[in-house]
Amino acid sequence: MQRMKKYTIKDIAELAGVSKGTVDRVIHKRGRVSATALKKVNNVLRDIDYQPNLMARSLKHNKHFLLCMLMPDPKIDPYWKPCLDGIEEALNEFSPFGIHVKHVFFNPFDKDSFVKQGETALHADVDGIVLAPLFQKESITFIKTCESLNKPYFLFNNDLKDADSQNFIGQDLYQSGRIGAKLIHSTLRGNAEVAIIHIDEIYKNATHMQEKEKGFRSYFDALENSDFTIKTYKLKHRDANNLKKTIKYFIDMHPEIDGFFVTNSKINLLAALLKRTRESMCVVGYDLLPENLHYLKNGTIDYLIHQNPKRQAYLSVALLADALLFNKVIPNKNLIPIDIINSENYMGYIN
Amino acid sequence: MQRMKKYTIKDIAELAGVSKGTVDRVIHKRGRVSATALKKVNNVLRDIDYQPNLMARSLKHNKHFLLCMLMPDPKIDPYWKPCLDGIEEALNEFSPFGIHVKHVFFNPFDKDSFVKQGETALHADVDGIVLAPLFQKESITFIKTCESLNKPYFLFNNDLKDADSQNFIGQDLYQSGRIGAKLIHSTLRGNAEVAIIHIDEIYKNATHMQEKEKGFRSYFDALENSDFTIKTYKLKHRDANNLKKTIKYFIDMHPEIDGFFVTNSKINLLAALLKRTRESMCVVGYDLLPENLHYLKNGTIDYLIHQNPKRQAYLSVALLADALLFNKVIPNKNLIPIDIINSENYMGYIN
DNA sequence: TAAAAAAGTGTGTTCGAACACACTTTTTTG
DNA sequence: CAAAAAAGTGTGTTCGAACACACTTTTTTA
Repeated sequence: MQRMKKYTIKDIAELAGVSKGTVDRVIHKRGRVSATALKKVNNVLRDIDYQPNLMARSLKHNKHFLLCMLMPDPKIDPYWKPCLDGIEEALNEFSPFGIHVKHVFFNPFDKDSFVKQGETALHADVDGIVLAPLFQKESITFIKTCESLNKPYFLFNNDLKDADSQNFIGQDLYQSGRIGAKLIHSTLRGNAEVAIIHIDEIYKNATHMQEKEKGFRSYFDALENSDFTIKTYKLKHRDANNLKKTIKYFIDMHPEIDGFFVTNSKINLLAALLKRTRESMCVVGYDLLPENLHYLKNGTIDYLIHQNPKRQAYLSVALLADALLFNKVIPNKNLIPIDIINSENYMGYIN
Repeated sequence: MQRMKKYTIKDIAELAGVSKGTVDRVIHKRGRVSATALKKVNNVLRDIDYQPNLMARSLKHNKHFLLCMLMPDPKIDPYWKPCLDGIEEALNEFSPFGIHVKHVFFNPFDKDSFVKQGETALHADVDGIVLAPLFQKESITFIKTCESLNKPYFLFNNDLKDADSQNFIGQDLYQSGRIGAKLIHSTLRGNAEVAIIHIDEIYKNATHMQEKEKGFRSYFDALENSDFTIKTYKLKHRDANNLKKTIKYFIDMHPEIDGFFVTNSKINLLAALLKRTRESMCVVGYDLLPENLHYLKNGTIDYLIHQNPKRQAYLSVALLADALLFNKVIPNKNLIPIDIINSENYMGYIN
């Protein structure tokens, strides 16, 4: 029951028979308190449930916190665009409490850019950093620096292997692959040729797609007397024109494929060139980019798995802000749901 | 850009060359200000973007708000259980701001209980009411009373026809029916017998299931050269035992049905008695009750549509609290996403 | 035109937490 | 055992908004 009286420091002081200064010292463990006084105050604190008035605290502090958002430039990869909205939303909530955000973008195709912008972030004297650790090795170096500088940080979008996932927010990518598999399986029902397609995978350190592939295969591996054939294809590019040709060539060479699982948001490139000849086909990919939605609506794509970058960014900022402002503990279970999107329910997920 | 200086009333007073008392009177339009002073202050206010410090305001007011949650007793219909968690979550966030909640439960099978508990709520001198308007006519009477008493209210779970949906939060039930149809369609692929099943529908005024049915049918109606047969069945009960027999009888009498669309959370009652004889079958229902999840995991149910009662309750309380505390405008687009759940992604949605 | 009423203005207090500072009491040290 | 250092305690101010109240100036009234 939360129907209790709200106690103030003054109330506690009176109950304990000491001054509010003493109560304050006890609460903040600032010492300069005798054993007797400490006991008196602690007894009162044990009996009542003291909840400091956050408004008063915040007003007194009047602190301003600057958070840094270190993420790929949305102009280079549009996947990241919704993050900006998520940050905006978090700011609406937290700017009255003195939370500000500095955006630092890097080129997701360029390790050096990540390293360089990471240094920019660290030199900006921010109070906390939220980052998308695209490059495994460089990111580990970066967070080690953060730790040595005692600077709070928060990872989102993808986790780092062999880093404890305490301050991470994102999805279970392995499970996400299993979901893709389940969707294709329940649509095709047996005796089908299925392709796992990695498009444009040049993030050298990235493990997203490998994780998704593992999950995808684990689903089909577990099926009894399955008559599905699963093959993996990598469609890389040097320039955009070249990539289009590669994809076209791939499609033409593989008319036998019934199920397509594209492991990232680039599925629109495939969908643009794909003709749905047979009744029994299934195309599954990732993310609600406008281009992807186009092909979802016209029936070329069956399902999109929603990685919800907006919510990831929102939560990263919000949780870090909560931690800084109110010393709230960041919950360690920070996996967000994996939404299944089709042509009938996508409306609820865009805005 | 949010990078501006935060102005205080004192700042404005200095800039305008008047006292803070005068500024205060101008801002709150409390009169007792000369034309000259008014002009000086307004000029300053026009130039800067004054945003009052909400913390200071709230601290001064030190108001407490009591919200009333008028909803079905979760003990009678477990669908409503997650709402309690949602309210809890909202309270975690807002109780430091002096928001409290009084729960008032009614029996969802009993109109009179709704009316009676509605009166209880109104007599409790609460500052706002969140309600699940299960009974159309009675609810309209209720919110009219709220309006005449100038008591803020908020609807959730289902909307009222011919009420403007300004203060409503929930899902688009028609669209939700279309999603059910789409899932069955993409799983069965042609020449199939599909059943819309209303179990235990004795909420006389309830329109949920009718809306879902309309949406469901609209999807199949729009298909070109469709060879699906859609039939509606109502399985009512007088007592639990009786209902089980009714369902058993229904299943035995209709071995021809390939697709089952159950329009509410009672799908577990069907699933308990259903044998999946053929390869090509599809069972779709609503809500992540533990019983439903059981049959989702074991493969009897293919999809559950998640109405997210927890989130609905959370948002209702949070939006009403924001409105009361900070005069925030409640956004009028208050439809929440309709999540598609299968055996691979349900984990992300329960906690 | 003096007294009374009204209009206009500024000062000071309050909300609760945080902390500086001054003060008192105890302990340590030469 | 006095002086100095340390430990313990209470008072008072601050953050920004809101508003009561006292004060000054102008306008109205007899």
